[in-house]
Amino acid sequence: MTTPVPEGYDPHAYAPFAVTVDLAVFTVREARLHVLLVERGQEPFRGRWALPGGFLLPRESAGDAARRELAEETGLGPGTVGALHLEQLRTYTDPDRDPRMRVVSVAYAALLPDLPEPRGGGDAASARWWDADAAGPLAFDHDTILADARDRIGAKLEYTCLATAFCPAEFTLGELQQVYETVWGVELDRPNFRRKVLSAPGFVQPVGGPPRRTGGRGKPAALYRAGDATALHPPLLRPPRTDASPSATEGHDR
Amino acid sequence: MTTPVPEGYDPHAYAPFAVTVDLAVFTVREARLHVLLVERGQEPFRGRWALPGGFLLPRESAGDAARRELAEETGLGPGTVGALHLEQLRTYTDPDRDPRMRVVSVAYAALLPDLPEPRGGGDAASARWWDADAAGPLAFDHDTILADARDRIGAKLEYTCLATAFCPAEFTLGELQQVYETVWGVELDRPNFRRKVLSAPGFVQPVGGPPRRTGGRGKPAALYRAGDATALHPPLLRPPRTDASPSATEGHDR
DNA sequence: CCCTTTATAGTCAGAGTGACTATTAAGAAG
DNA sequence: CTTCTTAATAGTCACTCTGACTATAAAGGG
Repeated sequence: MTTPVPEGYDPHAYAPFAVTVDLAVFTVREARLHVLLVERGQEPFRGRWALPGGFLLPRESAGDAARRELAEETGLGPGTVGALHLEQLRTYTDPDRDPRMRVVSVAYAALLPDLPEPRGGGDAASARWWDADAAGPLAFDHDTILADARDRIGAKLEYTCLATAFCPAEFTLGELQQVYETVWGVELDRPNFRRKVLSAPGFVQPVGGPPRRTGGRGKPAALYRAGDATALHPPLLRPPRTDASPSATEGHDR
Repeated sequence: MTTPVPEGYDPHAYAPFAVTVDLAVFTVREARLHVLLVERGQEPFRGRWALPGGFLLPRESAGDAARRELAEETGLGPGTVGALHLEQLRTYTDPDRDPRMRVVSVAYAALLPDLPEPRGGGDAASARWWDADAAGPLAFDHDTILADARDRIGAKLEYTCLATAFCPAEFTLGELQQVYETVWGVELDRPNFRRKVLSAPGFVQPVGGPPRRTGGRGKPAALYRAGDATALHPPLLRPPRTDASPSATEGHDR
């Protein structure tokens, strides 16, 4: 709180709240959106998959806790984790969301380039990537959190430069377009996508000289790296849905 | 948390976290953005102004707590409060944000039409509207919360129908335009604003028949009420800042 | 050497927008 | 009862952006 402090407030007089972070960690693999999940080793929801997460330490902010959990779960070094995009999504406070006790959870979303399999370094013995569409019913309210996270990521691609967070340091415009197509579940016109990305100031910058990537067949593509802008002007709007597609429902954050 | 549950976890073994809500309640009065503040009656920050807020009850969600606090602070009936726009902003978790103890606070933003002076019904003896630009240094980290809330509101006006939440049930397009101009701190061209609002499906609907409002001088304006849409297609984008204006800094929410 | 594949360049019509001008309908001033 | 002022509403026009295309370039595979 902050404002009306009960006289002689004693922290232990109230039933304590536990505070945790939950992470929706995304990557794009093989043209599919994937999310990092851990298998629960104990009740409740033993054997079910869940978003990685954990308790806040006594003198730790939620952002720090999220970064720490992410490092434990992915096995990435703190340097790598410090650099990646981590965004606070929303806080979940339903009194019954955890059957054991009162837990409020601050949810974060993180975006990674395609990485080798995670090594469950911490408490979670088994952590692995799941196709986000195939992620079965998760523990707790994590299905809701995951759906909210997907909505938010999709919306943010429109008006921020976030998409480059899914790409390695150097990438082609085709790879960047793949990110948009995968997250939005639509196909985009290649020349138009290219025109928009290149005309948005600070979105991408060409890699020096004439280096190119030759993946397989086809003309080699020029390489780019992320620019210094964070916002996208003008925004890159999703094509309006023509019908009820199987993708995420339209959603604003409440 | 949710996932790695410490074996034999005892809630009381951890230093308990207090969980509160803080509310940034906005209205537009006399072409200025106003925010509802309460004066603190005790330490810390005694005599400073702060955002209204309070502790979550043991079996209450943050959204319910926000609605309850808002009803207490504004003196509005639960029916009115139940209908208004309340949006979760972000959660503040810095370990030192409250000098007394560990408090995490879930911040909400609420938008109201211009109302009579609030009656400090609850713990807060004195609650009143402040010009949002003149709101001095607030208690705790509430300056940060207020700034974040203004950023979010301004951004949401672009791509949602939120602006009608600042207006009474029936309003003129001039009043709606005033909301945009006040929140964004810019002037908009009247015919162009009108064209955009009327062409956005579901944003506003004309009030039946030929009723009109005659405020003072000038041709009476037609009345509208909020439509059923929540999203704005196409968005109503802020004009790009030409220079460093005195208004809020450009900002996305992280 | 031709075919397929992918990247890149360019074209064109329509929608949307910003900057204007014009007209209408009220109250206020004389 | 004019005339002025104010505000709402209608309409115009050039410019930009966008979606839908077509065309060309540069690689690998048969």
